[in-house]
Amino acid sequence: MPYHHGNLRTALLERAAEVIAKHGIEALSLRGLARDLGVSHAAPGAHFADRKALLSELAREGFRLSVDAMHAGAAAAGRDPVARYRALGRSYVQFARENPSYFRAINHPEVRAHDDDALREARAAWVTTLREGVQEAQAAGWHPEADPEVLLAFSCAAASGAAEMLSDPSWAGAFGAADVDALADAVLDLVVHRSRTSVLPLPDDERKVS
Amino acid sequence: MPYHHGNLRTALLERAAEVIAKHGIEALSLRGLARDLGVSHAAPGAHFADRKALLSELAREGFRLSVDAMHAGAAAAGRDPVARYRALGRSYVQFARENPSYFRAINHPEVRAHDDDALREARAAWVTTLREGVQEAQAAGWHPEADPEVLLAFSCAAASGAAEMLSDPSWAGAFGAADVDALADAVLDLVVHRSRTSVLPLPDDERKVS
DNA sequence: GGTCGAACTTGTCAATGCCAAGTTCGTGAC
DNA sequence: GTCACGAACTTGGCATTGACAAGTTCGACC
Repeated sequence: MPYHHGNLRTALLERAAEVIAKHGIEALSLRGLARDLGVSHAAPGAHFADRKALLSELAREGFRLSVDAMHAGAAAAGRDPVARYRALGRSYVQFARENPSYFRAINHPEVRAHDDDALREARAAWVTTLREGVQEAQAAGWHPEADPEVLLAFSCAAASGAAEMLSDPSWAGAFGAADVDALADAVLDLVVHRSRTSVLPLPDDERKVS
Repeated sequence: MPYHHGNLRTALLERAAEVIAKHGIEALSLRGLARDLGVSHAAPGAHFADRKALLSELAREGFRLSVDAMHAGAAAAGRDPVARYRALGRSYVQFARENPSYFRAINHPEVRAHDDDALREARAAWVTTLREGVQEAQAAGWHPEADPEVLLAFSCAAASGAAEMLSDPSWAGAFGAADVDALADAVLDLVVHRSRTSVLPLPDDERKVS
């Protein structure tokens, strides 16, 4: 058993994600992680100033992973810019449902109140991903007359709100749908679909909703 | 100075809202409130089993106040069901911005994980308010072909996401708009507007966006 | 080999939540 | 008026956690 753990920072983040997934963020403590990993109670202090710093790093990683997921979702959606834009939101909802620890860290109030450069950059990259999706969709005829920053705010709100509500058991049960995946698909259809018919209804789009 | 405070439960809730507004939820502790109110450290225990119970009560009150605000907003919007529906969302954003303590309690992860009847009922009443708004708007021709539960999920996600993002300084700065009120108005226009033109564009509605 | 700094350990203290026993006081029954 | 009871409180003790500081280990560099 060497004196130095050798990879404590990564181990702390991994164990933290496990604890959050199993017991929620309120169960997370630096001493608890230290115990779990077999190091002294103050050892995590060498890597993270406090719990908030650890959570912020998880959130930063969560933003990065979700941006990757959104890009992958958009790539899988093909060439149509509006379909790619829709895939951004759908992928974020899926990310939230499949990665509760990272998603909870992203949205945790203590992280929200933590204003460090790395986190701000990660959040900005997330917003940029949606902004690019908005711009391409708009260039393709989606909401052609709207202010792009308003479209962006709407998009971020819808993606974030849908991800929260469709990944949180205390909310997901409020809606009558038995299949959360199908509900997420339908909600994202609403986010993008009406926009497409703002000027002229398209028969293809009409069939999609039915 | 009588032995009994006489109205400790209410005083605790009021002081908690003040502390949250000024220092954030992470600064809230039962001992801190007890000190602030000049009672013994264990006295709050007679009214709230723990911090989570206190926060849940604040969240319940927050849901109630926000439902009142939404109803008032809808009443002020006049007779048009779609305008009234839009006013629900707009009023919720405004509520979030004007009542940060209650809004933060509503969304706090520990409250989310707290599953008691009073909170569930309050949340259900909030959802019902939106559901009624959706039903009336749909009956008036908004998204006539859509599944009402999908509309509801979309509405809750949009309202909640917009309220979060437009009330939280760490997000609000991400959008280029200088005026958050105008941005909130525009975002809500996007939520409702396209729906109205799903079948036929209406000249009045077109002018609203411009 | 010596120095330095990062990664750790050990120990202490304060704040918080939690629990239990004790005190105060208002209400209702007799 | 007295007594019993229960709700609202006080006091005290304990465990856990974060924060801090001094001490130890160990790898890199000169």
